[in-house]
Amino acid sequence: MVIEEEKFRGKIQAIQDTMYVLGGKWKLPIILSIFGGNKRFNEISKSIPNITNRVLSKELKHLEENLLIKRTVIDDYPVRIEYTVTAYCFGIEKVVKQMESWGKKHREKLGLK
Amino acid sequence: MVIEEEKFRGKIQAIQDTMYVLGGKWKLPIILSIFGGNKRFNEISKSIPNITNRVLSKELKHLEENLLIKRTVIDDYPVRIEYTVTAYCFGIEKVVKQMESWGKKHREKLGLK
DNA sequence: CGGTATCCTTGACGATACTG
DNA sequence: CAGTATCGTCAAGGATACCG
Repeated sequence: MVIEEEKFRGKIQAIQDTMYVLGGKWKLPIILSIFGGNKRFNEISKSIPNITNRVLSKELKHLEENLLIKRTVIDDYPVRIEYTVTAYCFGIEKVVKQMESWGKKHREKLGLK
Repeated sequence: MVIEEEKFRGKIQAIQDTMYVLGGKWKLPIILSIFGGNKRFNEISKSIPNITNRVLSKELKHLEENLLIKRTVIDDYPVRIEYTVTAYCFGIEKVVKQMESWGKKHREKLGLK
């Protein structure tokens, strides 16, 4: 059926969009870190095991471009930079919860075998 | 706090596990296609825009190794191969729904600007 | 029909050093 | 402190052709 096919194509596109914005190894961990209260570059960096500055820097830019986080320059002495999650970012909460939940189950499953 | 940190590390690990199994451009679309009733290699291939045989072949193997789909050889004339989702695969339903839902919202958001 | 083989490009990710 | 520069590796993904 044509209508069914269109629906299916829509689903695929939606999921591929999500994967583009949130996919990869680091984007969600970074968001979680900022969400958890880390604001400064080095704070975030230290909170996430094994991430390098280079990768963190690139991912922060990607997330900023996609409106999930905000970068603020605070004109103090010395100047500070703060990263915060945007209101829009709260929308991903459910996605994250489901992914976390499934990931845990999957690890258990593999562990039991 | 140490306990808080451990929780956070656990979350990160769970999400990275999920990303490893379901991440990338094609794995979820392929599962959706099989879930939607496509069983044969070429059926699946045609149902997903722009996927190549090579990529489909690799992804099917990855999904089979991770117990999400099952490959069955049907000893008919000629021999047929059928792919089906496993019971375990049903567990990802919620993840998929949330990703689909968020992806649609995100596309709208970008479209409206 | 259900893939492989071959070749290629791109991007993700990493290590290390350095800088205003 | 908040990155950038440089260099390198590996995997994802793509194009095209071919095969039993």
